[in-house]
Formats: sequence, structure tokens, C-alpha cells
Amino acid sequence: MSKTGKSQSGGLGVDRAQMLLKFLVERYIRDGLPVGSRTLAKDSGLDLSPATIRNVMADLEDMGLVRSPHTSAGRIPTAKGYRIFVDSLLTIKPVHSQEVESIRQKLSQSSGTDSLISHASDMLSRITHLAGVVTIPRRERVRLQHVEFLPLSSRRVLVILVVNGQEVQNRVIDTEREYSQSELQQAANYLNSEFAGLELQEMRGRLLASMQQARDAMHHLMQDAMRIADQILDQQRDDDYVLAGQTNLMNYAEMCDIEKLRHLFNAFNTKRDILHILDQSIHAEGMQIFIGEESGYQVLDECSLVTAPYKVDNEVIGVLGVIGPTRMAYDRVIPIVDVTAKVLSAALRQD
Amino acid sequence: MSKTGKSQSGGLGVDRAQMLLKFLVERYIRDGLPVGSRTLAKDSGLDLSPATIRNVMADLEDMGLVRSPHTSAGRIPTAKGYRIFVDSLLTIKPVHSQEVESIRQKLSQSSGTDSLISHASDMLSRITHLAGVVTIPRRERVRLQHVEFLPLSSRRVLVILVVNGQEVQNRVIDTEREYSQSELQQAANYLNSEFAGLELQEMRGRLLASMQQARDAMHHLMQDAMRIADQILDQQRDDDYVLAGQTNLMNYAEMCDIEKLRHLFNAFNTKRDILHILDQSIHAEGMQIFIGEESGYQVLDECSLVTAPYKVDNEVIGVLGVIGPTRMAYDRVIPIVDVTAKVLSAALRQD
DNA sequence: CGTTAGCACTCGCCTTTTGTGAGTGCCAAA
DNA sequence: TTTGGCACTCACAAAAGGCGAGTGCTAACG
Repeated sequence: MSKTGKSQSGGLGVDRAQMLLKFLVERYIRDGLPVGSRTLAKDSGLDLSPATIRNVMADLEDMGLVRSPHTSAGRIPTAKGYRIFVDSLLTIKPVHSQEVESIRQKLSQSSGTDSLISHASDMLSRITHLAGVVTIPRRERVRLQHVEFLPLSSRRVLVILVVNGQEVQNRVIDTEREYSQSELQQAANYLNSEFAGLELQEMRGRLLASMQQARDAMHHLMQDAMRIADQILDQQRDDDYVLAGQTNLMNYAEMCDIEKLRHLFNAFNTKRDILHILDQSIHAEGMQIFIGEESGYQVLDECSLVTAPYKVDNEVIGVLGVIGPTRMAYDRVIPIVDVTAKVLSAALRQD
Repeated sequence: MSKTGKSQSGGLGVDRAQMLLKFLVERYIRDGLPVGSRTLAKDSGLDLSPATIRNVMADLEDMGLVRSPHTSAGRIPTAKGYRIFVDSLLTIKPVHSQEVESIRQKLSQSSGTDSLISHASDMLSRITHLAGVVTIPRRERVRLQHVEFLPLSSRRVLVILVVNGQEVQNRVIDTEREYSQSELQQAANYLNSEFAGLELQEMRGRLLASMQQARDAMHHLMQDAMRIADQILDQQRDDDYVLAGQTNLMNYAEMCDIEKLRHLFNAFNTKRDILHILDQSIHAEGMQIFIGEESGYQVLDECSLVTAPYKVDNEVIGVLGVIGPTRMAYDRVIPIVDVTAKVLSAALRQD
């Protein structure tokens, strides 16, 4: 009845419902308490009586955008309600310039990819008071810069690979036969002169080809080196993330349930599920927001995840974001995540 | 009165009090509930009436070994009570052989110091159901094996140091002037031939001496290299630990207080305080047990820490242990920590 | 027809009350 | 020295009551 009435009232009526939803969500985010019709009537700015509001609320409830925790409490937004709010009602708050500056400063003064990542995560958690998460960058193109073989014992060789400018990867391999120092040197020289600057995958191909032609003495060592390259490519795949400020999450009332918190923290440690969700955002072009149950993962019930990809050379190489209660200040968090991604991208470029 | 009475009763009386304390602590550890005189009378094996027990309890309370949470509850051990219990009453339970085996297996199949450490931590937490902690090994003697300079850009050089067999450290330095590839090569050769096999500190000394004599062209680069060596020594100092199974702590009733838990977790993240306590155990010769307030750190109230040092070549290079509620199963935990330290030591030796 | 006031009703939450039982301390007797 | 007895103390749980915010519905109003 009232539903049809509302839809018949044309654009204005819908607008009013949306205004009220917006106000309700904002209020609930602010106070964490169910919002009643009286509050809405008084503070929404619209000149309506509580009774009218109640009718609108009934409509919103029918649409599945709000719900009452119990008979005589106000309404709180559902995941669907948050969705509408975030997608079309949200007024983004500009980031405080001193916050941007502090991020920039922190990231500019940190050297090395690793510390960059962990500082980014830290800044995210500190500014938003939520948990910050940044995936370890995964470069599709792993470019060999330099390789070094170092004999450890008779049949063990330490392989050091410098890739992508300044990342150092190292691994011990057990060789099939003993190599002399000069042999190792020779092999390294060969690889460096032939393949420096190439991507690991390409190097792999060429190495295979050249080995088929000339089955030289280095054959086995080269094969081992290739195995290493493969391993590095593999390792690249099952990557990792850095989390900061988990403890922030303990401050929120909705997290008072210790059992829930435990599961969430377990998920953080296990990493698998979280990585899976983050993976979804790495392939999306822009920011992504997962609200509560939407993520499909039980542990993230009542939690939202705001993510933004970061890139180098216009290529997405990782995702960062924050995890917090569904009831987070999206208007502040979204731009902060956005700007952090940009600053991190910039910092990585000149790195 | 009764106190003098007890001490006059000679050895037997004291024994009885100790027996009762032991039983009380064991029972409290098992159930987590205050233990009353009736329970003690019924299950302690001693043939005494509750009233007698009460007298003994009053004595123990006077000595500060037990206390009542409130007027009409049983007694629970104080930190001092736990101390006596652990120091002189505890009957150690042998470690289940399959547990030792699982530790050994896990550690033997992990390659590299880092994974060894984190697996050790993981096993500790898994077997004890508490939080496991293992410090990153700090070798007093950092022995240079090989050094490599790699030009990144005009004034940036990547320094790769291989130390202690297979550990690779790398750092980027900004140089004062531009060095050619051959200059870098030359410098590396010099360092490798002169200092390979020496400890960093000794190298530092000799380098200083030789630089005073011959102020050669490499002067600055050498200085930079020395700075790196220093940094590595420094970094060695303010080291780090690996924590596993924090979430286990959430299972314990005494941790239901979210505020307390938050502080504890914060301490884990900050690392400073925890490191400080662990530092104390690294200089002690054997196992160490910190009970509750004894540690002197507020956050570890109601928590105990059981640690054991681990060594390589008879030199202590780190500490491992578990953190849990004061009310932990010391009889099981202590030997587990002990054996894990031994297994880790063994695994590191052949590494 | 949308909007509003009025009203009965619901229900979470807080406080108070009350009962219960485990456990104590003390005393006097064995 | 040990024990039984007894009065007493409290934490804890369940029950009861009051409060108040908020709802849904209905009927009246412009």
C-alpha cells in the first residue's frame, strides 16, 4: 500500500527515502546505535513527523535496506543498505592535507620495497584506526639484473639473483657435481652478459634453446640456475601481505564477541582467505568495497574491506586497503585508501 | 598462633603444607576455579578434615602463597605461590615421544634459518596451545664470507654481503661520488681477498688501520662499506622475534577482558617490552620462567613466560619459549620448551 | 492521498530483590 | 594438634519490576 504510494509519488518521494537512508546510515556509523524515527524526524532536516518517517522506514525495511535488531529499537542498515549508501549516497570527505603529508613523508623516508610496504600498512591503520593491509607487490615482469654463484661447500652453491633494480633473492642449491670457483664465475659471467635486463621467463626460454645446441660443461649448473628462476617465479605467485593495527579492531563494540574476534585473527594468520579476497580486487580496475556478508567469507561478517590497487609503470602490482567493522566511516576511509595507493605507487616508481 | 604451631611441628608439618600447596596449584591449573578446603580434604590423599586444611590455608595465606578472590571462595595461588610450586614442587611430565618426533620432523624438513625459526615458533604454539615465540638468532660472530658491489644508478650502489655461511644481507648506499664498474669490482676483490673469513668487527678494525696508511682512491667506498658492516652489526643488536599462535591466548578465561588482551597484543606488535624480557633470558644459562607480575611489565600481569636459550657451537644465539596465562600447565610446557630448544639447536647446527 | 496525532503494545535493559550454596573463621571439645 | 559445629559472608543466578524508546496501526486532517 504505502509502498505503491511511495513509488507513485514520483522522484521526490524516492529522494526523500534516500535522504533518510543516507541520514540513518551516517548516524548509525557515528553512534553505533539503532536510529529511531524521532531522531530522524528531528535531525534529518526534512520537516516530517516521526509517524511519516515510520512509514518510510517500513518501506525501506521491505526493500531490505534496513532492519530492526528487535521490535522496539530503531533501524540499522543492512549490508544492502550500506551498499546503496556507498554506491550512490555517500559524500566523500576530502582527506586532511596534513594526513596526506604524513603518509608521503613516512613513505619517502623509508628505503627498500619491504619497508615501504609495511610503512604503508602502518599509516593506513594509524590514520583510519582500522586494520591496514598491503599485499607484497607481485611484478609480472621479473627482470634479471645480476646473478652470482657462491660456493658454500663441495656441492652446495649459493645463488644470488638481483632482480628489478634492487630486490635481492637468494637460495641454496645442491648441485649434481662439484664446480670449481672459476667454473662458477664463468657461468655467472655468461648469464650476466647474455641475460641481464631480460625477464626471467624470457631468459628461461633462451637458456633452454641455447642449451639444446651446445651441451657444454655448464649444462647442469645452468639447469639448476633455471630451476631457481622458476622457483622465484613460483614464489612470486603465492604471495603474501603485511597487516598492521589488528588491535585497532578490538576497540569496536561489534567486535566484543571474543569468539568472532578469534576467528578473524585466525583468518589473518592463515592468510589464505584474506588473500583470496584481495586477489579479487587486484584484477578490478579501481577501488573495491566489500561490505559484510558480501565477501562470502564467514569471518568477514560484520566487517568491510576497502581496497585500492597500486601500480608501477601503469601496471597493477598489488592491492592495499583497510579492514574494519561494517560500520566504518566510509566517507573518510575511502579517500584515505585511495590517496595512500597513489602515494605508494609514486614511492615505488622512483624506488 | 597456628603459624608458630606449624613451624614447631617440624619437617612433617611443612611437608604437609607443601603437599597441599602443590595439590591446590595443580587443581587450580586444571580447573581454573578457586579451590576450597573441602575439595582439598577429599582429593588431596592426606587424611585430614576440611577444618584442618583451613588452618593450613590460613598459614599459606599469611606467607603470601595463596589468596582468596573474595571472602567465601576457595584459594588461588599467588605469583609467589606459583614460584614455589614451579621451583620445588613441580613433577615434570615427560614429553610425549610423538610430540618430540613431530617437532623434529617439522624442523628437519624446513630449509633456511628463517623458516626454521618460524616453524619452531609454530610448533611451540601448536603443542602447548599457547603463544610461541622465538627470537631471530643473533650471532656474536658475524663472519664475512663474500661481498659484492652492484651499481644501481650513478650514485647508488647495492651492497650484498654473504655472512655466516649462507645468510645474505643487502643494502643500498648512496655514495659520495660515482664509481665505475671496474672500481667497484676492484674494491670487492680487495675486501674478499683480505677479509673473507674474518668477523665483521675485526674487519672493521683492520680496515680502519689500512685506510689510515694508504688513502687510496677507494677510500670513500671503503668507508661506505664499513658503514654497512656497522649497520649490520647494529641491526643484529636490535633484533626481532617470531610469534605464533597469539589467538590461542583468546581461549583462556582469564583473558576474557578485552582491554587486557588488547594491551597484550599491542605489546606483541610493539615488540620492545617483550624483547626486553627475552633479552634477560638470553644471558641466563638455562631455562627461565617469569610468573605474572614478576616480569615487571604491566602487560604480562596474569601471564607467564617460559623460555629456554638455543645455541650453536655451544654459544647461545637466541631464546625461544611460550607465553600464556599464569595458570598454564607448567609440568607439560616446561619440558616441551626445553626439548624444542634442543631440537632447534641441533637443526641449526647442521644447517 | 499523503501526512499527522494518538494510542496500545512490545521488548531490551537496568535495578532491585531474593535465594542459594560454597566456603570461611573461630571456638570449644576430643 | 585435630576436628566438628556454627554463624557469617559473599559472589552468583534467577526473578521481578519499572522505565523508556520505539513501533504498528488507525483514524482524522488538509
